[in-house]
Amino acid sequence: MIKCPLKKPRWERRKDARPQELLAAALDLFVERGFAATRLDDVAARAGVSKGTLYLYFANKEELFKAVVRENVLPALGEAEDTVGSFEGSTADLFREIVFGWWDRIGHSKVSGISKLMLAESNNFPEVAEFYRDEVIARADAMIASLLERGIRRGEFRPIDVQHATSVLCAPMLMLMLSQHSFNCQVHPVSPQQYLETFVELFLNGLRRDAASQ
Amino acid sequence: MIKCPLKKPRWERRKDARPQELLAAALDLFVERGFAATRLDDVAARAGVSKGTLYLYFANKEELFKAVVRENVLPALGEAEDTVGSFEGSTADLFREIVFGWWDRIGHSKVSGISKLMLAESNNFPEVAEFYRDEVIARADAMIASLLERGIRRGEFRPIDVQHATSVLCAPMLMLMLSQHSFNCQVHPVSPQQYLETFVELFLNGLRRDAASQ
Amino acid sequence: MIKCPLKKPRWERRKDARPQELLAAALDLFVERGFAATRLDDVAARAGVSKGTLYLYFANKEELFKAVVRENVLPALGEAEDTVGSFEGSTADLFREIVFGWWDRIGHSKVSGISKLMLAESNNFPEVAEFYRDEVIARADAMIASLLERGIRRGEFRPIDVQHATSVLCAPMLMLMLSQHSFNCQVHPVSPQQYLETFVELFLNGLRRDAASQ
Amino acid sequence: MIKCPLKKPRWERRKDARPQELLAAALDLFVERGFAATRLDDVAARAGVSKGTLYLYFANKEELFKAVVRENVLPALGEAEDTVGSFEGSTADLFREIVFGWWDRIGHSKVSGISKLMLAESNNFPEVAEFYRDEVIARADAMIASLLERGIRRGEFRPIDVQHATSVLCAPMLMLMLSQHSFNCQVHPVSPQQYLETFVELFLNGLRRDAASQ
DNA sequence: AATGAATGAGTCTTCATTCAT
DNA sequence: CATGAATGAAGACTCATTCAT
Repeated sequence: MIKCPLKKPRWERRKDARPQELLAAALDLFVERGFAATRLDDVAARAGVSKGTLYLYFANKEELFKAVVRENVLPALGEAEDTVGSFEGSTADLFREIVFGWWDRIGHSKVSGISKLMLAESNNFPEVAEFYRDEVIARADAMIASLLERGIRRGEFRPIDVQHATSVLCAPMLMLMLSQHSFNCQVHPVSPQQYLETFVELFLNGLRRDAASQ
Repeated sequence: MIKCPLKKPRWERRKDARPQELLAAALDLFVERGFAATRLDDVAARAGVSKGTLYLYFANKEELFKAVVRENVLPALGEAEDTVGSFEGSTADLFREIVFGWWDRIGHSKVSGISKLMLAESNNFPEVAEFYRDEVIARADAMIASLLERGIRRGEFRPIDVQHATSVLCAPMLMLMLSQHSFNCQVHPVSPQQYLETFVELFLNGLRRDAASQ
Repeated sequence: MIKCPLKKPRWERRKDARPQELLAAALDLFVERGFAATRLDDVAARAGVSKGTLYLYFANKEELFKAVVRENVLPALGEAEDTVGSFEGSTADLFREIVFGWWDRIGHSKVSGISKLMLAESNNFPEVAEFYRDEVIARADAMIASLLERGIRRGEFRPIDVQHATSVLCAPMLMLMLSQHSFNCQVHPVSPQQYLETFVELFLNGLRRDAASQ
Repeated sequence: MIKCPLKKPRWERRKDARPQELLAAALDLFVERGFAATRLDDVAARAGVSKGTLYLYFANKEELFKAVVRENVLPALGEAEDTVGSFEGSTADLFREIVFGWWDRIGHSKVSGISKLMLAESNNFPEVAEFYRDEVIARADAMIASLLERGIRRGEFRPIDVQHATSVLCAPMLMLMLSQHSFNCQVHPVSPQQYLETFVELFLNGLRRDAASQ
């Protein structure tokens, strides 16, 4: 009963691919509709399987969501942490690298919708919220904070309240993600690229006329 | 059932107060749980009336929500517009005035939760989203844009891409509102006051060391 | 708006009667099929209401079941306790009174099916089991035990291990109830009346003081 | 995959043992949870095989259950029948022999849980019920009846309604089995041994010919 | 004006059974 | 023989909305 050894039988291939297919379908729908409003029926249908199949791979809706986060968010976060840890140029360049790298990897993709979802529904799903806070938010904050500290330590940035500056700094990036997934993207009909450049430049230089005269 | 014409009977006086009581209860719950997750049962219970009574005043859940927005958001927005239109000092001072005035009136109150709700659920409730986009977002954006233009026109701010800068500028304020109502407020354990001061100063001056040397 | 005061409006009458109607339907089905196998849909349908209506009166399946027990079992138990407490004749007569009274009130009715259900499913529904053990079994056991003690105290019964005798004594009554609701009542095609008389006579002969003297 | 012809390869030996392993696992779970509440997944897992394997040996859940009964109940029943048929001592001794023998073989083991299960769920699974009634209950009843008849025929017991006495007599034994598997065994915290001695003594005193002479 | 009982479509989750490999 | 992925029907529970009173 030896089949072509180069090509796994269709059925077994499916098994290996299933989790990915399901996670992809789940990401689509979670981002589009939010956590509570996403029906597992629809996730299954989009992945081309029956409702029951979902439960072969994920114990319940919350675990499915966590798996989506693990699959899509955590790897990119890890890379950004590595970048901050090993970058050799100026902190302004590192800042640009992080902002635009994040945009390429996460911001402009569906994955950014997960931020919206969590902000929106964290209060209604405390266990999911806890997971996300510990695994994503805490790490992202720490990464940005260490970037600011690097700039200050090297004399590139002025001494500043790191904790609050971190929050302020994350805000425009978060908002850009959110606006991608709200109001059918029509809220701020902005060009993300220009938005980010404006943001980076504003933060590095401030608004004041004389501040730009350097 | 003879009514004293000089003095409304008690139940009729209640009638006048009813909408306010219902709107207050609705605001509480919408902010706490979001639009979809708020049960009209609970709204009625919190207002101390029966479920059916809600439908005497509001055609359905969406109309109730719109009424909440009209009651709580639009007046404050009008005041801010007036301030921008009639302010006489420096634009930096106007900026501070708007930011901290907004914080006092909206940001630190329950009303800020409406922003979270709309960002989160606009895609699932298109009609509500349209209403909010037209009545709130468009006006707020226009107000901030006119503030930036004032600064540029008067030579206080450098020439800048107003549209994108508006978005960038709104982001930290929006995020502060969102974080008040997400993750049980534990995400960024920031002091709003300090956060806003960091924000205003950063935007006015930028991050760079030499930018602060003015 | 005064209606005929002698006759409640149909709609309101229903409201008052609803819990009873629902409990009656629930008793029927619980007894017929057991706890787990009873579908709330069917209970509602048998009571002539929709599924949702059930939840207006009972928080969930377990609470519905507890209400059935409270409605149908506890009152009869209270009466039996009163009888044991206040009976004035011989203990043999009291025994007969309890056995046949229990048969009239509980044993031969649908209510006896509840015993079957609890024996069968107690392990799968620990919370229900606890309720039943505390509210029903413990009280019934105490009642029988006090009956035996009365007989011994008065010299009518020989001294005997009361605790175990209580269990032995309850067994035939329980089994008669169980057999009424198992195997479509075809297991022991016994006449309950004769079964009980055989039982009472056997036990009284076994219990009598002089019976031990052989 | 060269096989030693003298010694079955391990997996083939397993094959022979499979049905026993499956039946043992099934007995455990049926007794613990009942028929409907037992998941075939769990049976397979406990036996260390996959779910599909179960269906190689048993057509469906009901056939699996019947096989459990055939394996565990019928042999002991046959032995008891033999004992009644060939016993040579007094009927009181035979009674004790049957009661305590049954306790050793069945009553105190997991197998007794099958009685509970059948009483509980016979109505929901008519085909299984029919099988059990014909193969187990009818035979057990006949055996006890013949024991009573033996006692009467030999003048050891008073004449008595055999059919009903059989039912009464079986009740405490059945109840003891049931109580072993209900309410986490906490209902009647009885010592089985003492319970049975109380029972035997009570009944023999009630049955004895001279006991009727009062 | 106010009530609140009633509805029923909708959603997550479970599990016996099948069948391609 | 053995596997285990897949199915889909079924059931508990929710909640916006209606309407008789």
